[in-house]
Amino acid sequence: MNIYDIAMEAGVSPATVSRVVNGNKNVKDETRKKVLKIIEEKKYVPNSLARNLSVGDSQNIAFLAPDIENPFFSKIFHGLLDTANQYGYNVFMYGTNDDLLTEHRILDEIKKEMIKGIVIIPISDKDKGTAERLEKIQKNQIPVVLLDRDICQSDFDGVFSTDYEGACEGVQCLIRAGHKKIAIITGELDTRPGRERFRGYKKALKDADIKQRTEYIVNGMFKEAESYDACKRLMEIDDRPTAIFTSSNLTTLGCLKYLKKNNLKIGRDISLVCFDEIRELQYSDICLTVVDRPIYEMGCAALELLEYNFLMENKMKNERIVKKTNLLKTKLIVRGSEKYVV
Amino acid sequence: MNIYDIAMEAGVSPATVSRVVNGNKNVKDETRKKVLKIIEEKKYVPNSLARNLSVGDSQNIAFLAPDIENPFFSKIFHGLLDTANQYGYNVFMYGTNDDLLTEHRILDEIKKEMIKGIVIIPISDKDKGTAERLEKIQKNQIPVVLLDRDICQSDFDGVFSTDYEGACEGVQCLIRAGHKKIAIITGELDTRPGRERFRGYKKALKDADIKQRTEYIVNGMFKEAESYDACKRLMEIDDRPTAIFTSSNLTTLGCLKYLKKNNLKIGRDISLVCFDEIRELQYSDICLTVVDRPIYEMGCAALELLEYNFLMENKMKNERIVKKTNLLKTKLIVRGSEKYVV
DNA sequence: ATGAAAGCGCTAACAC
DNA sequence: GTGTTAGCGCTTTCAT
Repeated sequence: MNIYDIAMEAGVSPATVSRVVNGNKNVKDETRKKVLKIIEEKKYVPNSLARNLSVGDSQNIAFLAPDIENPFFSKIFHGLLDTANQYGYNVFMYGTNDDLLTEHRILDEIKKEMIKGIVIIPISDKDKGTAERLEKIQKNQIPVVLLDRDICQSDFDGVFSTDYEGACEGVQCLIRAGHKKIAIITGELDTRPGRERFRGYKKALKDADIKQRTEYIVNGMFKEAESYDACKRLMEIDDRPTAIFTSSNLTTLGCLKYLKKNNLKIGRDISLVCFDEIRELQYSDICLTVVDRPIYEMGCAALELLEYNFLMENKMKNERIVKKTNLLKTKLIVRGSEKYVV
Repeated sequence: MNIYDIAMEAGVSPATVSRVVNGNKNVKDETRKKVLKIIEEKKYVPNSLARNLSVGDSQNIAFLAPDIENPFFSKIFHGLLDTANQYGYNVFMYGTNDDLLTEHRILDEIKKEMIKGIVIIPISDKDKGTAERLEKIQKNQIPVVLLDRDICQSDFDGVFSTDYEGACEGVQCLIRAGHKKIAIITGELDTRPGRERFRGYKKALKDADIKQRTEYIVNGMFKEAESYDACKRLMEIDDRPTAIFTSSNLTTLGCLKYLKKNNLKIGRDISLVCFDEIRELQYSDICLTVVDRPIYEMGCAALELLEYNFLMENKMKNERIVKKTNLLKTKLIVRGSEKYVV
């Protein structure tokens, strides 16, 4: 059942059926009605593949993320998907599982797919393999939008959050509460969020004239297990910190795991301010002061940026004049876990 | 840059290039090397769209889920995606947002896409619109696999969990702990999980000769807000239950929210056994006894089932002889929240 | 307003 | 082993 069958049945040419299907104005009303009737009768459904091949374009976009199970990513994905749906795009979802080789392979596969645009949360800032592939893709007229994480020295549009400011504010909250011995469990430092949040931490300390202590800086790699270890290292220091700033939701979880296991209580043994909300915890005894951000909206924004690129493309072929970066604002939610304890 | 350019450059026919690209044996080794060299030089990437159109098949599958943000769904999605990736399929992800019209619309859109198979967590058991669309799709040689939720009186393959047995076991755990006044916050009863878990609850009570009390049965619709209200209704009964069985992760969350707000403590004011694990809670004071299940594996299984259908299709065209249903086993994790309190 | 025909990039049956 | 050629289903000039 194709466009020829319909044309035949309706006694018109395939071109006319095509016009009807695509809402072209140049069709007599009578003809249109006739064709539409046949289409309805025969339950004809146009084949997008053929259309895409013919016009050299598609309505498919690709989204790559390191870890779909992480609530942060699923929330961002939700926003992205809703917006895509709204614009009529289909989205190919790919999980890179924090593995660079997988990321590369997927990027290579994608080239075959006639994708209209791509949104990616890259695994690493620094990885050349990913950077080169993305550049080649963009050079090929396929817009790339970075999400949450950056690619160093690149020319891609991106949607990020105010990680620096947010972290700074979070640490300031601890300082205001009276803390002087403030540690940080950093995230993966080969990512923008990891670096920026660390930078925010340092800034806050510096502004308050608190000397930065090397032993108070440990790396949790944005992973739960690593953050558990990091927390352990922190708590085993003789002159241990009175407060910890955690760099992400999984960082916080690893930290909490250590605290619970060792029967250490927030508000008695340690204070905490965390980056990113952990929704489920709100119904427990653990009330965390967190740096929250509009995650769903970040997903939406990424797709909006892509859409903007599609629109621009028609106006000024091939000319990327500006690199657009959208920064969504973090917000501190104070719940008490920052309180100073001796 | 297409197959003709490469053929030209290599001094062979497009057919030969096609053979090389697709690993066809009937190519002289010398020729293959020559072609491969040109492909490498010119960075030629075959166009899947054209291939798909030509062979009338694709490597794309579609996945529809009601709510991507729900950790249950993201975990299932993770399994699905990893397996798809392993088999070399691309997956189109669609969020139905618990809206039937959206589900229908997406199903209609999909028909245009030349999808190889479809995995769906349908919103409702009973909805005719979805059932009819899926039947039409399957009649069109596109295998459909149901995941977690069923479609009544349908002939689709499916992957589910042992909801009935799991719930029964959960309630039995409460009974063993000494409870007689056991309530349930049910899930959406137009879904298999909702109904089966409810059935498991009733079975456990019956086996223990405990009379079922209407006022102890409230509906939380698998939603947090509704479950909050449901819990409230339960706790305001004069002769209130000593234990609650919750039917899903969001049900549990709604319940916890009410308990916290009213300063009711598990193990003092109420006992709890819950369906589905809530990972984040493990690091808090709330240690829930839960009916856990292999969620990631359910996602994998759905794709395996699809793959099996693809393989079969070649052997016995058009003949669906068996309807395959894979049941993954739940497992009770006892953590103390079931303990009897007066 | 409509139709004829070429073409999007690839595959596969057939011929040699 | 390799080439020729006719599609796959749709769009889009270019005529009329």
